[in-house]
Amino acid sequence: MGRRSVSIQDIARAAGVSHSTVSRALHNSSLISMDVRKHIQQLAVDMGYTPNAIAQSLQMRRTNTVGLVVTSIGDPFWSDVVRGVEEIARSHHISVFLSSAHTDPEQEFAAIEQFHRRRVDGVLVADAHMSKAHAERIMRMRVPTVLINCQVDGMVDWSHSVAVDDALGARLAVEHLIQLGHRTIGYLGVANRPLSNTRRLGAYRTVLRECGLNQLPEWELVSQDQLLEDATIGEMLAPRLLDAGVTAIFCYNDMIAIGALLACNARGIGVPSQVSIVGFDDIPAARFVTPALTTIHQPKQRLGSQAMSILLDLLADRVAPNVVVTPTLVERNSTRPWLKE
Amino acid sequence: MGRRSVSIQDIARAAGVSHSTVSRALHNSSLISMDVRKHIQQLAVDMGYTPNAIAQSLQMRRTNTVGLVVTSIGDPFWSDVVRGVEEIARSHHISVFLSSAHTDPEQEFAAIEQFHRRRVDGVLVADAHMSKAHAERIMRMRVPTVLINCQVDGMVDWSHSVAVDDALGARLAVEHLIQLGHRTIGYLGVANRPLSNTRRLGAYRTVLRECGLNQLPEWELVSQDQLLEDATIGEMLAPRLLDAGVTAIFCYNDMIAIGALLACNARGIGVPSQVSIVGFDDIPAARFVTPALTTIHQPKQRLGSQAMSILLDLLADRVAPNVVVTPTLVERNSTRPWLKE
DNA sequence: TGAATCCTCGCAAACGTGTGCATACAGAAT
DNA sequence: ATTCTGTATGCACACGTTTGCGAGGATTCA
Repeated sequence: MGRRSVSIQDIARAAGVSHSTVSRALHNSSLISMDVRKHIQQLAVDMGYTPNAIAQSLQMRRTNTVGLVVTSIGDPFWSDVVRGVEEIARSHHISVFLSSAHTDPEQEFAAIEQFHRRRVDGVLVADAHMSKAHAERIMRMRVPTVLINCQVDGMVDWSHSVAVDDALGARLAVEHLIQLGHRTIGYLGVANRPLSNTRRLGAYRTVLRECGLNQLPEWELVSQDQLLEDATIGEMLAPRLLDAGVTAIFCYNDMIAIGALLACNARGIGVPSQVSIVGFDDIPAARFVTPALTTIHQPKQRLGSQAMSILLDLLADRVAPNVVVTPTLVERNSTRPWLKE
Repeated sequence: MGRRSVSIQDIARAAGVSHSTVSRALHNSSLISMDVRKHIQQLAVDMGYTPNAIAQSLQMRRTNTVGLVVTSIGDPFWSDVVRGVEEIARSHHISVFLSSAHTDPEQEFAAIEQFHRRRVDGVLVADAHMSKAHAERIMRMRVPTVLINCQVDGMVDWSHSVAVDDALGARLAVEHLIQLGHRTIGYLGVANRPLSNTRRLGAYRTVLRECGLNQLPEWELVSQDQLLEDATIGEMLAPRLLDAGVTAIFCYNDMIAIGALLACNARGIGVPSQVSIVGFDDIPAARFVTPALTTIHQPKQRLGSQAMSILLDLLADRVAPNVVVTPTLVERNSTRPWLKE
């Protein structure tokens, strides 16, 4: 029986007019007399009419949807970004498709391709890992794209993007430690976020050099593992850094820092009394661990809303300059002045 | 210039056949000779053809999309559920729309309505707060719906659902505390998750009664606040419970428990030496706080994948019994035997 | 050779909507 | 009475697919 939902045709029949008239009446077109307009609009609600966005999309060649591909939902960092995207999108009556790619370039591309089949008006890619070849094919789709904290170099040329200033963030972290009196500072990073890791590590080295501090290869640890969770990486690698004699550790992100913290707690190494730790991202958990984590704050939700705003500009044929957002230092309890012995 | 992407019409022209033939060839229909089939398929990839899912949806009266409305992305609990949903959906080539409702029934309904306009094949609602009237209107849409950890009573009648066994979870928590020797146990809850809070509180009372333990009104604290974050609620209310003389607190969820933990730490009250705390949910942060939180584990991702599976059954006209998943106790370091003084 | 059968393929309708253009009718102006 | 200017509405096409049905040609069979 009547599974089919009511269409403007049905309303047209009921009102004794053509479907064009109904379409115009529902859009409040001045071409239709006020009486007929009111009558049809009333009829529409009475009959429980819901416009078919699929048919509209086909006709208008515009779906009012965007696709958002993210490495992992579940990751507290990205879920905040998603929130920012969704909020702006919703306020503009555009719906968002969500897909996750697990840092796998293939899955990432497959997701984007799927979005393209659905004729999304634009796509947002978080933490993009795509290859040059994939980027090429995506460009050929001619679908407006904006990258959030992209992980591959040389992408800014062909695509729009918003990203945090990794170098500045790392600088804030390391300078903070130096000002506290630390002279032997280690870095704990990951290789599967190539670009940002390189930038943070680079800034770490730069600042140390600027301050004329000692640098040793064994103070820089970058996990090559692709599968381990960040916390586990931090937990496993922190001891090696401590053995190398550092008094402070700058971690690639908060989860690694938390892992390091756990390792210290387990070994009875006092944080911040014996070693200072600073993270990056300022995820919610950073406030709840003991000691609360000193970290570099990324405005995650703004990252998302900015990206969506840029996409909206693109869709409206407005110019949309790339944006880099500024991170800030958040001092909590995992860092402390280093007293020379 | 050629912004329009290539259609089967274009391929048809290039191949000198009708668009029907192209359509059939691309679907590997045996109605088309093998030669023509191969030729057209080759042509399709050469010309960079991407099927238009919008047009297909309109024709097939099926979009292969589902809508997922959740209270808050960002919430570590729900983001795990989203992950479960997305994973199953993706493996079945169906895309998911994501929207958040912030525990507001109106926004919740608006999101579902938006999904319906887009003619999603089904919707998933997490932590549903909808009113009876809204439920009525949703039912009238005739769109398959499955609820995840629904928060309003009497919904199971008209809708499918998957939920954790709140009563069992609470029982596990309270019995655990009792077995440790605690005799004065408090409950810390929230009113804006009506159903699950009621059930957990109810089970708490039941278990205490079964064990013949003392119950005092001031040992039950349920925050009526609608805006505060859970952690803040825990932080603010825990002291009142301590003042009331409890030696253990069962919290509605982990974030509240973490808040309580923070309050204790701030006041120099030892956990678990002076007071035991147990949470609910087993969010990632529960492992990282000190002391690591004893809690009730909810299989969050499974909650999502189960819900999506049920929805798939519904879409295939298969019978789909509601499922209630079983929570388990995870013992960590925030609980300890109570030694009578 | 004629008819029956099979294999390929095109025609046209349908899904639900938006919109340019023609048309019908009203009243006003000539 | 005729022409003109609006105003209100319908016709028809378009968007890109899928699919029932019919038609044409080749093949087979009697």
